[in-house]
Amino acid sequence: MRIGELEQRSGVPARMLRYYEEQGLVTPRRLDNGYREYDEYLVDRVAKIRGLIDSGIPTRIIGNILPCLNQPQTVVVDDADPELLEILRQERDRMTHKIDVLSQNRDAITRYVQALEAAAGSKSSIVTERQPA
DNA sequence: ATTCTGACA
DNA sequence: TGTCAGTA
Repeated sequence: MRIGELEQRSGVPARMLRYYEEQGLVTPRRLDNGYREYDEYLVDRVAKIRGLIDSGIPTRIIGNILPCLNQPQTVVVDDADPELLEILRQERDRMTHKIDVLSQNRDAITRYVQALEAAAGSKSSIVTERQPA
């Protein structure tokens, strides 16, 4: 897909998608006309990159984390910058907490939706569909 | 119409 | 990051 479609699907502005490429975070192929061609797997990758950036992690560091995104990957590092290590530990813990809260909220919503469905089901089976104007 | 690079705020 | 220019 070209940059426009990825922009819509990922919600990430084309401007930023080009920027990520400059930072070496994504390397789309090029069409004959010079247009960028993004593979399907990059949709997921961009989402992860966005999440990391939203967490305040500099793109430069994200580049080092990307290889860890592929599960059973053996990552070798020689430099162990204590400052960076602490920042990442902190961010990891924030994520863990955030996930806990989200899980609870999701379950609460699930139960509420079930209650709504049960109520709607016992009274009638009217389903309202709405399409954009 | 859509994308590209470079550049400025 | 947004946006404008001048192209392909």
